[in-house]
Amino acid sequence: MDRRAEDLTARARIRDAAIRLFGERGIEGASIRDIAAAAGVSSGLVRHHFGSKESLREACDDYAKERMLEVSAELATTEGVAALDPVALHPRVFPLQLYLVRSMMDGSDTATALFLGAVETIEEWSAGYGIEPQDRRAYSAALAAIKLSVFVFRDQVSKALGEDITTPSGYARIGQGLLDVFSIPIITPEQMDAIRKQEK
Amino acid sequence: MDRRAEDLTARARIRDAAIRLFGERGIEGASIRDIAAAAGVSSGLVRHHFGSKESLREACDDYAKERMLEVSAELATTEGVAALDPVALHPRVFPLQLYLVRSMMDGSDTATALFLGAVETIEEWSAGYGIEPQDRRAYSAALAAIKLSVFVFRDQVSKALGEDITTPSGYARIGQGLLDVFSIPIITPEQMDAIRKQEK
DNA sequence: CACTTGACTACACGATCGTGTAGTAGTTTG
DNA sequence: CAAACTACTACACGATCGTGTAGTCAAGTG
Repeated sequence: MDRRAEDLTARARIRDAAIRLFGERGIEGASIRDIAAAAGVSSGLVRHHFGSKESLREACDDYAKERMLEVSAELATTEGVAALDPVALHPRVFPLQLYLVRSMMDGSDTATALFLGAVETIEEWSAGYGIEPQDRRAYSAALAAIKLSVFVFRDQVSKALGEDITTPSGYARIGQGLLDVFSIPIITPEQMDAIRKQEK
Repeated sequence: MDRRAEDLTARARIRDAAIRLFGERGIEGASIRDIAAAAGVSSGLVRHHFGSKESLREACDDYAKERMLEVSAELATTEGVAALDPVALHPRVFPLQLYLVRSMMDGSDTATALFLGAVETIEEWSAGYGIEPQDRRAYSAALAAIKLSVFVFRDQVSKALGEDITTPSGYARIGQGLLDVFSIPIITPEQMDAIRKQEK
């Protein structure tokens, strides 16, 4: 996951390869043999270190969660508005984000707990920030999902922009797009009242 | 996909079961035997009608796309702001949405084309609506991804709200949350200028 | 020195996968 | 009536999956 390349222990290389392949292909889509090959070890060693595929996934969950909270703690002190939750949008954690999203979609409790933590962080942040939505919980949940969406659809967004959003240039563009979404109100208060009446 | 239950042709039942299971478990996670069992037919009949798993997926892509465009055409005439793109948020098409998202994540061209079409629709809509983002393309791509995000994380959002967002009540709540996101600017123009300068 | 321990590989197992083949029953068509 | 076609099932195939077993090798440890 980091700059250190081949001088990692085999266990760490397996875990990193698992996070990458699980994230790219999904849990079912990445076999133990694939992961072993990507880590440059035998498939038996994966079992030796992690016991089973499910245990390997749990180990990946724990590591991704830990690293994620580390990074978000760093960002919270060094950056501003952009770091408003523990599942922040940042190129440094692309592979981790990818993996966590896949893990969530496969029903991981650890990954889901991270999401719920992000929702609560956003709740507190929005309250302190003076934002007063109709339903703060729903508002925070929507924002948490939104912050992950450009990761999920990174291929589609990249295709729409004509450049890879994992590159600095593309990342800057989609970041700008999100800033626009967050700064330009689409719906006026009058329209919202109209919609709410219409629903009743 | 519709109210009509068991009086569908076997071919249609297979296709509907495939869309549901592919959407729930991912393409790799749903086997042809699972789909056949869910449709109440033999696994051989799946092959008879669709040839291969890949062909079945393409048939699901085409059907989901067609249905999606149908529904969005209906919504465009009957509803207002909520129907601003062909991949609209609407409980009627939950299974289709779910499937299309999985299909996108597995690299389907048809599903990706739907996404790109949505981006263009949002581009035109936002221009006609008088919205002037810094980067209209990036803005539209971000919005397209955002509109799909609550589907992707439906389990997590439901857990955060304490109620299933596929029920009318839960759907109304998360819909309200999205309305709040779209109506309350998080970032002021001054803050945005500050961020842009900081990046340079 | 003998003994243990942990990292690691090679290989074989049963289950399940997508796919292929053969055949049956019912309808259509000439 | 026979031939052809369509919907459909049963069953077997090779490949790949997660897992299990046995063993090698190097580094400690008494």
